[in-house]
Amino acid sequence: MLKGIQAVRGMNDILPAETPYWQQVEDAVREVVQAYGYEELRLPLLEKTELFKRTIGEVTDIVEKEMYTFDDRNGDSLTLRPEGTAGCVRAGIEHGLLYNQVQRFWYGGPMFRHERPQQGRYRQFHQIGVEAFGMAGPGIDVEHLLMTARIWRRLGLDGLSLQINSLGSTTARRAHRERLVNYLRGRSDELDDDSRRRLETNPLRILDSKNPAMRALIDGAPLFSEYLEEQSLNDFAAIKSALTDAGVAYSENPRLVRGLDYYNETVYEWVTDQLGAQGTVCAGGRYDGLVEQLGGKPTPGAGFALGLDRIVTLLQQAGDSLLLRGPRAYLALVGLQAEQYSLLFAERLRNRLPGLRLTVNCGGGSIKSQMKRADKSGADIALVLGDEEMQNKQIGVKFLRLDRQQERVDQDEIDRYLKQELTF
RNA sequence: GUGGACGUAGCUCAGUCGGUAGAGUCCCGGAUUGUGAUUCCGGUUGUCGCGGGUUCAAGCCCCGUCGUCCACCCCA
Repeated sequence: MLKGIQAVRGMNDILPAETPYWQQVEDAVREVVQAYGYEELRLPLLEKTELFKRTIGEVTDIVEKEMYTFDDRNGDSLTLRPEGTAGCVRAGIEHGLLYNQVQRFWYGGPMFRHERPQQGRYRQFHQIGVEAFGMAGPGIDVEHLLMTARIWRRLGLDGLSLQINSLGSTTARRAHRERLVNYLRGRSDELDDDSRRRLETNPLRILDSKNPAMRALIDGAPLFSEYLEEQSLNDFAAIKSALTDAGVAYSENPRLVRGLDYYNETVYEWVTDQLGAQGTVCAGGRYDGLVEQLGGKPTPGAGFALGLDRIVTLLQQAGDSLLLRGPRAYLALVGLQAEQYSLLFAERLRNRLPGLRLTVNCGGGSIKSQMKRADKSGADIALVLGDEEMQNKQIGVKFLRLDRQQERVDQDEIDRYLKQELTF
């Protein structure tokens, strides 16, 4: 058994016990996103490695040690996408969709990062991404935040909190970074090992350190807010007041940093404390320089990604899935004649009641075991077809979830009967 | 990449001091010749993760290895 082939580490099978939750999340997101006029894109899972190196940042952890990269047969270096924005922008430019235009896109699917798996973090994980292009000003950021808030409402998720920050323009960011590095270098004896390493790779991340011993050092560090230009300050203020007006609670986190290099101005995360160490369920922000960086003309951009695996876990923790589904019926068979007739009978019933989820017993078994299967399938009713019913052109109807007498109904009447009794 | 915990039946788990591998559940049949979920009876299910070592004897002790989970790092 254990000698058999197992799934690749960190790449999970999603089984029938879980798929209803996935469908619920995907349906809700699709519904909301379409209600805001966003259009779907379907993008490749593989891109040229160079794309991610240039957009995410050469020295980020993702590019340095987390990408699934291999050579194609012709020698091109390809990479399984570790995130979606880069591919989306690439496609937009390649097909001329971003040239002097305003666009609202969404896409979804698996992403891949070679990290050590733990709760809420897998090597193949799933995101739905939302991206908007060609819109300067804070309006589009507010639109995205309101969309995400609506998605949580639609799913019935509470307990999520919103953190926001502004990183400022690219030039302000650079100035801040320089000051920060100087500050930290001056007190490098107070840095822990991780932070000393990050000083060279990603100094902003030091602000996010979980080590309590670093608290005092971090509290004294220069903040983004001290470097924001007037435009950034105004935009950020506009976003905050719009959130207040819309009744969306938020907290400002001056140390909130995104892991990818291309972010600027407004950034945000929706977080929960119910998922262990991996509490970010949605994150996004602005990336005004990205289109130009990939060879397009300067175009504002903004977007966010939803971590579906984590949202699904939250939904499961919240309790049973309230999927609106048609009722279930299970057709049990007694005798050869009934068995031969059953599939045809079921076809006719499905024609007349497309909303009914009808399972036909196959593979024999006693009536007793067939009834057991019916019960286990979750069916609301069992339909029984045996010699007597065949003779009388009737069918037995047994209600499995109600205290109610079993009945026999004419086969010609069964669709009308079920429609009435099951109310669908 | 680093650290800790854990690997026994399809699933959840027990297994004492090293002495012949266990329970519940699930599945199948019967009690009830055509009726589930309750009850009773019977039956099927094992490379104790894998490899080596110690021992008369290893699920149990030792070493290694693989896997899972959680945390660090990082991120959705």
